[in-house]
Amino acid sequence: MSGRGTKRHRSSSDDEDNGRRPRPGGNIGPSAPATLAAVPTNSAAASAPPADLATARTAMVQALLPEAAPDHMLSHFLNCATLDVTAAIASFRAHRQTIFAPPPATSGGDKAKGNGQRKSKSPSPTNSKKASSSGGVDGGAKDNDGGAIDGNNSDEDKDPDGSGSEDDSDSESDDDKPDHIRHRYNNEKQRRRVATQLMNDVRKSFDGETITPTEAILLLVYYQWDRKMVVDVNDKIYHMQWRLFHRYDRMRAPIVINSTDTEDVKKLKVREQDERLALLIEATGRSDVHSLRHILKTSAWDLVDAISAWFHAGLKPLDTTQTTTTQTKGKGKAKAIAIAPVLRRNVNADEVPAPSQTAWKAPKPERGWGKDSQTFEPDPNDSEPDYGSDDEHLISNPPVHAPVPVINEDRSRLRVGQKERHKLVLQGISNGRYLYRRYLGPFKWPGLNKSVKGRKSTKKRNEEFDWFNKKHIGMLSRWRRQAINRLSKQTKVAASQPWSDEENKFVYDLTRKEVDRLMKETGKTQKEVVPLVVSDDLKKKWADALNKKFTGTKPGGAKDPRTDRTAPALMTQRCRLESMIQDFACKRDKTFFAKKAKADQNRRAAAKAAAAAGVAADGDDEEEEEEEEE
DNA sequence: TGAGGTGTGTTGGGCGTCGA
DNA sequence: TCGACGCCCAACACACCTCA
Repeated sequence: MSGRGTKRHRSSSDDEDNGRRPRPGGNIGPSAPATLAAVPTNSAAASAPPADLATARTAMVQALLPEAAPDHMLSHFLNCATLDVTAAIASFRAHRQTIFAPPPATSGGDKAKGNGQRKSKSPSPTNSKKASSSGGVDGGAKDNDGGAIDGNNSDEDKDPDGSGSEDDSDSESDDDKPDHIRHRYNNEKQRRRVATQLMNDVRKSFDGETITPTEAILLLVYYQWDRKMVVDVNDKIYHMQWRLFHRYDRMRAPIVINSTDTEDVKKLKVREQDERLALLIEATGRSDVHSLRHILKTSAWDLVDAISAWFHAGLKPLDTTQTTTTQTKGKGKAKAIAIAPVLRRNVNADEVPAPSQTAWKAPKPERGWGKDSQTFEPDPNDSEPDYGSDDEHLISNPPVHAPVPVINEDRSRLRVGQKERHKLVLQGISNGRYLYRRYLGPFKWPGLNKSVKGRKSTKKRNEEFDWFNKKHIGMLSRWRRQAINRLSKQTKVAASQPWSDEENKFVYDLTRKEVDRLMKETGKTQKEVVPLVVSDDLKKKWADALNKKFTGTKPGGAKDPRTDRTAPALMTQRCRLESMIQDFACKRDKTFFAKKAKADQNRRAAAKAAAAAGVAADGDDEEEEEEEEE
């Protein structure tokens, strides 16, 4: 998060003109996918090139519509073809062909057309609404093939408030239900449709200004598919772009793992790849992880380009009966290896098939979209907003921490009676592999795929999980928190810091001073002025004083420097100190003291047991004991 | 990797007070 | 009497540690 006046990090996709958009000239930023290098640099075409790149690019855009492409790509192909539009178009289509439909499937009528021209009969996103319900070319084929996260559509799973029911994954009526969109698989049409709705919302709210499909999708990912929030939280279009710039622009840069990289660098790069694959899954909702990984790999892990390609053309599922060629180490020989299918699993741990033969294709985009650009960075004159208040609002929803290789990470609270079955599952990408975790606990799960095996527990799984049971919800919540933290290596809030004696004494003295002041002012005794009624102002003053004294220090030899404590935290601590309770009649925190007593008891019991074991060991093997003591 | 223990911090419902 | 406001505090969420 960088505030106003803070030095902004330059993205790897920045270039000399400060990333302004649209980008004139033909320079290809470092963000251009490495695969572009494969395109021939010379064209045999002899037609006279137009005078300047901008004119040529306009001509190319007109010729290519509706295959809209970002400026930087067009510039690249034009430069390669020495500004010969015809040749550039041919190269561009050839390149698109390799990226979008690798490798060509042997079966059926889905073979990619030679010129790469999309001739999908799919309806436009708006029209697809009708088609999806009436059995149109694309819409008729249910593109999820049972791919809702919930494999169980029984009435029992219908949520009264509709927030947790997971049936038809592409239902138009679900377009305003972020969770429904977010946690379903292969609901690609719905996602594109919601992006189009977002574009229309933006146009209405910002006097006809538009965003690009890629921006819309990434904004929806950022705001967890809540398109209302995108418009509500951002006052200006360039505010959205600043967010995208900071969060996603770096994900255009190629990731190449070199043999000379150190292990740490390699790990870092693999993690970056994991992050991008997880985000591509979040953006597209696709279940066929192997296809998405292949797409990213072929485009040097340019996430932004992959999303753009997905939106405009669709990403064809990999035919896993085929093989792909890979360079073998050292010998320089290409080796054919089979493509292993990797499919995401639903809440019952059943694999969700890839989209069907036609369902993956994107419909023709609606008119009115903005044009893809080389960077999300707005004109620097459009000053960066101060995210302060925004981000405070965002702490709970959506989370402000950086993206991690957890798919659809959802750290929102579980609530008793709120059935959110997607929270039984945790998915992620770790070291390039798809990771699936399913909560089991000590419960019975009828219908759950037998392949899911939990830890051998001594407890019997003879009870079904109850969404209305506070204890059950608590267990699931704890499991999720632990599993997400272990996978993401990131926590939602900072760890709490123990109170040192010095801090406790400081808090005591603050109250002492206030009591003394009141006694002097009113002539009353201490017993008469306590317990104190502490106003919000005074609480804040106390917290400020405490932080002024201790923040950044390590009182009592603490491990980490103290961070600011809040006023409520300070007030809580007053009720957990015996001295405060006795002297100033602070209300005793009964739960805290009960837990503390129990902990002390446990410690004493453990010490006693250890001592007893020591005695027994003494008797059994005195020599061994002596060695340990030494 | 699941789960329990522990200490810290936050939340939201309940309650008292005050002014119209 | 009623609504608005501020304060209190029980409940619980959270991170971290540890063990099996």
